[in-house]
Amino acid sequence: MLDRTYLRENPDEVGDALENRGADVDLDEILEIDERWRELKARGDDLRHDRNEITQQIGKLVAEGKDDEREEAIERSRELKDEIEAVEAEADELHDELQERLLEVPNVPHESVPLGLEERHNVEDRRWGFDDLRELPDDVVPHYELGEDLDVIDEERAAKTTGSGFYFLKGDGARLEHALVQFMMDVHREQGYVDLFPPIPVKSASMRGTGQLPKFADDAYRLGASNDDSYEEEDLWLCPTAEVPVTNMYANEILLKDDLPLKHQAYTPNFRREAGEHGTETRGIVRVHQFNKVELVNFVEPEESYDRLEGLLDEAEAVLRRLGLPYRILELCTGDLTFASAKTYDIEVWAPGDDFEDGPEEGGRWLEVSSASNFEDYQARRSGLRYRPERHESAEYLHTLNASGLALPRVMVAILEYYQNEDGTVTIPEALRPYMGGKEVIEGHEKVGEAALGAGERE
RNA sequence: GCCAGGAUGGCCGAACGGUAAGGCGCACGCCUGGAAAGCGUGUUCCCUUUGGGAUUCUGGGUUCAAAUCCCAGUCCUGGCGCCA
Repeated sequence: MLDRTYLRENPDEVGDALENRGADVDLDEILEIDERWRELKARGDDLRHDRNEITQQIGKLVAEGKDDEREEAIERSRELKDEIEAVEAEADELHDELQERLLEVPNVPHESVPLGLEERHNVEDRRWGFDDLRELPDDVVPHYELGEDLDVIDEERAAKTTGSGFYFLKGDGARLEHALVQFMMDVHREQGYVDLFPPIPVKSASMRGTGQLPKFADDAYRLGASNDDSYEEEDLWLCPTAEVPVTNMYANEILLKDDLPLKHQAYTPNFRREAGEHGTETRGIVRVHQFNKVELVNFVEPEESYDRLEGLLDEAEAVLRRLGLPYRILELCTGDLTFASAKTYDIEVWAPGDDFEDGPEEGGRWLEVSSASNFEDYQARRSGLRYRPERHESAEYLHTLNASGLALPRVMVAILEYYQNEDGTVTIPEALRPYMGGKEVIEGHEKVGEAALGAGERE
């Protein structure tokens, strides 16, 4: 949420910034509501002042036994009560509306963010790992086929138990998932992160704090009610990203200066409805309704947040470097920023299995595995995250940042495709072998059931 | 799930219908050769800031007046029940 005072004092600047994002927000209307609210608030304050004085008099008159004067004062107080009620009811209504509107205003992009409304305006900063690529098979088999061949990914049966967009990992596939989680968390622990294992359902209030609500209710799984139903503060949603429980863990608290920078990492499953995404990337595990992710969340002092963003990006990248997976870094343009972000870098890993038009010259495609974002005080204001710069000073909003460190399925896609061998096996990246009992190659499993017989995969 | 008790500033804690004591911490000032002690001021939010308003977990209600009485909720503690 933007600071009301800032908005009031810099309407043009904010207006331009929102236009750069392609945001559809009527700022003038918001400012007008604010103006009207302040008028009513002032009037209400005056009326209350009058009433407070009279009430105090009544106390005295009661003590002094001046019955006539007391009755008169009580009568006047009653009148004031009605007036106050009327004025404040209107003021409250305006305030609620103001709040509601402000919750739908996205963050203002940082001045260093590239201008542009479309994906193609994103700026590629650099690439890593393309200078000495592994020797790949002539035809890299896409992960969804290879996963089925090796019987380590089973989408069909997950559709049976749960629905499309879910998948089973089996045998070495499941083992690889566990290994990746443990490996990533070890890497980040070395970087100074403290582990959290958060609750998976989260309240509406938490979802609002990080910016998922109110605008993006359709993306999340609602518990115990339809997404179209109106929701209360206490209603629960399935965690769409660990950013939500972890950032809101300290909601409405005042942290000490010494607590910062606060670095937490959390491994959780993430649930996303991906409404309206059918037909795009439906094959495989690139876009699914449930996936695991290790999330990095930072709380820092405002002056340090942009330095920390660079550090955070590097901390997330470290995972790919240690796995030896080639990737690139994108600086997102104003129009491609997520709702709450002031600046975002994307990390895209190289998956050579499917040739996409916008992939690199080497073929294959880019897969986003992390977004490192600085939210400045936007989430902090919504969630009530403050710290006290000096002991005697009043509390200030801190800055929040986060990045995936990293999203598991897409890393697995990259491993299955980039570490693929000519014979259809997959070499396990060296960094992961200690987490898989020293195993070096994924050779696959014998399939189960009569369908395997019919396909000639078992005798 | 049931019963009982509880929630007051950064922290502790009083007031139990008449408009939030006191202490601790922290900051600044006075005092001091310097420090401690002592004294003073400050230490939540909002507004049109020499001023005013709001704020005793949240939301309602009673009253001229609510931290205080009533109702509902959230969370905490204890007991009982249930339970991987």
